[in-house]
Amino acid sequence: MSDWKKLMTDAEEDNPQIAARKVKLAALRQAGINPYPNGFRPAWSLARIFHDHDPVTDAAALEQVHVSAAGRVMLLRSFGKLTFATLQDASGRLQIAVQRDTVGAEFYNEVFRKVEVGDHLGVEGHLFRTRTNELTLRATRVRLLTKSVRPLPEKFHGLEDRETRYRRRYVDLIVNPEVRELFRLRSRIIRHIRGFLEDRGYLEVETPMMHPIPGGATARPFVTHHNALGVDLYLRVAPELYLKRLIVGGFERVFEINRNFRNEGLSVRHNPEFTMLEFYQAYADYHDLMDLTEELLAGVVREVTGGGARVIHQGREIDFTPPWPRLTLAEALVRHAGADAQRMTERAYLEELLRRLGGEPRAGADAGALLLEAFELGAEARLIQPTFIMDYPVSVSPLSRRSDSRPEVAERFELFIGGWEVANAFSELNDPADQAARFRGQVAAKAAGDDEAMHFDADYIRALEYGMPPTAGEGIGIDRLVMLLTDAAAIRDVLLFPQMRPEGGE
RNA sequence: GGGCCGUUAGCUCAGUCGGUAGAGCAACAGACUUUUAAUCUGUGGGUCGUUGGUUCGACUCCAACACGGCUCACCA
Repeated sequence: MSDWKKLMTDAEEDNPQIAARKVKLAALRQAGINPYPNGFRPAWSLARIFHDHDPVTDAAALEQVHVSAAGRVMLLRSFGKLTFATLQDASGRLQIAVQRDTVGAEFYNEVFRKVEVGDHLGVEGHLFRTRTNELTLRATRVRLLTKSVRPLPEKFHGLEDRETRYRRRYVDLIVNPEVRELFRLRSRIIRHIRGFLEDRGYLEVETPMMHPIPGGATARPFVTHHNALGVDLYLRVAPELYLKRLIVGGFERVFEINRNFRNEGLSVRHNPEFTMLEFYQAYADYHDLMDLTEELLAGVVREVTGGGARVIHQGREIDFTPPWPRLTLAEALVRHAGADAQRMTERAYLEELLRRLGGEPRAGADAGALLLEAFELGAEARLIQPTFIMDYPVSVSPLSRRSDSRPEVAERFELFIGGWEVANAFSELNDPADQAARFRGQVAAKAAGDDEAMHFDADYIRALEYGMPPTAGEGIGIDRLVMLLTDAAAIRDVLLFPQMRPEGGE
């Protein structure tokens, strides 16, 4: 144990509330009560007890219902010889009543009176209604299932401190029901996406998280080391190149929902590890994927809203009813940033446009890079309703297929919703010679100081040389999608355990 | 990384002009057999994020640092 950890432990033991709970724990053990037994098996969830019996108005009928349940004590109201407690389990809450004369004076006084908010109980008994008509479980037997030695946050305000909520998500989940709901919804969203793709013949696969050569995205990777192999490995920045190897291998439709890792700053929309959906389909192009994306996301929104097409995100209504506008980069700049449609191919005009939008042309930036940067500054944030932006410059799309009619343009789109990039997709480059040339360009950029540029992946070129069928592929950032659908303002709100600086370090 | 804001009891928060800290809930002792954030009586609980500085005196003013929030930059 490190010194600071020991200090923290000592400090916790100084907390009189924890000390008082440990005294009770010790007293229970002294009385022969195991404070952490495993063996109680609740037959009912609290929500099921409520939903099955709350409509019942006949007191005699309720009294006939025998149930057992388990849960955490969230509220405790003691009247001496009678105690009401509110139990919470995964399904919900239910009030129980424990009477001294029912459970026995010795148990009531020596054991049950030591139960506190936070403890887990197993209860058996019958149902009744209180004078205020609340359906309540009258316990005939009570068993302590887990003693809690750490006090929960105050019952009314709960836990509001954002730092503590992120660092102790378990407490956040105990006391904040809307947080539990959000993460259940996140799970449903992912389940829906998985089902959608499986229904269309996509095979779910898992590809390496540790890459000898990081690839598939322009991003700084994390580096780690494998001792036995004696090599450095990179946590993946994208699964793309492995998924396309599987297309070469003959799986014509594959997808992966998993983590990517990028060694970049944290922000309200960035976590170093984040969840990405990538899917690839042979014999399709990026237009096919636009259709598929509309269908997929409109279906997810129906799942989330119970059949609707609209969600509210941060006070703005977003309508997912297809079809969604499909604009080229240049068209988006004309429409949203007042650019001159006649001059979008003039380099001098693009520099002027970029400056007008508050940017500064970078040394060595070609016309394509200028166009993209102008778009990001002038148009991206205004794309609130779902909008496909198409036809990116090849120079900023090193893995995309070229347009047959316009070789400087990539067959690529990004989907913007709420001002954020939510998806990135393209017809895949399957010409090994062109791909090798693009890699060489990336390597040159890296040598010139671009530490996000890609490496040359010789095995990927070798795979393409065997022949990858014409393919389209897409990545969708799951965290951002969940943010949009749950009205979350920060990525940390949709991650169970967001990355935080270590606490209490020296 | 820059800017702004925050950090006081287990939790949620007050704290005046610089004079060594308060409330509610929680805890502890007690009363109470139908409460709903139960109520009532009483009691205890603080390295005011950390370290320095200014001052007779610092929760308060100043600086540095730590952690967090918002925001800008980078990115998805």
